[in-house]
Amino acid sequence: MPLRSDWSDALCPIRRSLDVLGDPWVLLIIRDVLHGRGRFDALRESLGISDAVLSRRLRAMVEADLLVRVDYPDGSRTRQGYAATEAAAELLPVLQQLAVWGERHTAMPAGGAHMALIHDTCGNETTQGGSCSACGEVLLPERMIWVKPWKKARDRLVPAGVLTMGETSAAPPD
Amino acid sequence: MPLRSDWSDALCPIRRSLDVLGDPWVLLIIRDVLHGRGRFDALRESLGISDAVLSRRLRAMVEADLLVRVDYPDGSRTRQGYAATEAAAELLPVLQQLAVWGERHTAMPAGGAHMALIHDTCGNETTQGGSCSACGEVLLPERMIWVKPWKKARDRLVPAGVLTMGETSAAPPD
DNA sequence: AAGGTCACTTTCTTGAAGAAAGTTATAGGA
DNA sequence: TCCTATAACTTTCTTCAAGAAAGTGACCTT
Repeated sequence: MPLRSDWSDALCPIRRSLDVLGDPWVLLIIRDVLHGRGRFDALRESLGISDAVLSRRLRAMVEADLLVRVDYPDGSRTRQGYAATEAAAELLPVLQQLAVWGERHTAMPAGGAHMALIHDTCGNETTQGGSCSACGEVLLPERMIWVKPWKKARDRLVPAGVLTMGETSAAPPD
Repeated sequence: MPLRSDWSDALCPIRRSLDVLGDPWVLLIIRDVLHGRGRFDALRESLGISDAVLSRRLRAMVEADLLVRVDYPDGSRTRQGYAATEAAAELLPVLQQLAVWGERHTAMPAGGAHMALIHDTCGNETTQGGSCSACGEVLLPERMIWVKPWKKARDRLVPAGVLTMGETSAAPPD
């Protein structure tokens, strides 16, 4: 996904990762998709992204094997949305590490609150992204609950391939 | 560091992190600075970034408290370079997780090779970014060695505040 | 005095971001 | 049947940063 430079054949694996992930929207889209919010309009609402940019990003992310198109029912018809691939699901450690870092090193805005990352296998909060700081186990999306006090929500993440049909609308930006 | 959108007061900590880190260059600059390569021309060479963009990024990163300006000796005079802050040093888990992900999910280019992340406290390779997958200890920069076979180098990382004066030139892009 | 190094700044072109409006397809209701 | 609504886009337009190349100034060595 070259924005300006093409880093897909860089020798350093970090640089190759950033060739795909270095756009500010990509990780946020994966975050939402790992919450099951993979519908176009749900993403647009949650992200506050323009239609044109979202459309481009989604296409590029399918191309980069981060997303797959999946069907979901809308009343009597079938619509198309997006779900995470295994590759995207394995970015959970990165996302969680970014969440931990953001809480430590960015200023909490008015109305904000601590987002706890709960490993429901052991029931404890983890302060690490890859493995649980409480029980040591490797963290998988479907075993994680993100507690977001500012939206009064406890969100259980979903594994690769899943698109939930829930909450038809009216979710504030996240 | 708003590129287009300003996310500094987002409620989600991931989004606040990406307000600072969502530019593709920022994490690569931190990677280099954690190798002690914090001189302007060393960064330019290693990154293949244009002077203008590097200068802007460095200024913004100092502003965002990711870098500090430090002195280093150049013969008989003193010059200025950049070193990581504590905030930047605590991005090590993110960088290492990105390295692991990149090795799993991006195609190794011709001439590439596996980059091993060695925790020299226990002597083993870790497959996790935050804590050592072999001994469980939290990973600190000064205890990590990154083995880069494509440059025949074993690079020991440096803690916050350090700028090494080493290798005057001729390092290939990384 | 001339040349080199380092850390920038300036100038210019190209192309993506973002905002707003338009498009297509399908469904449900009057 | 026509009207409206919804979802998933695409199109158009303006603005602004990326990237490339060249220029600047401070300081040093020869």
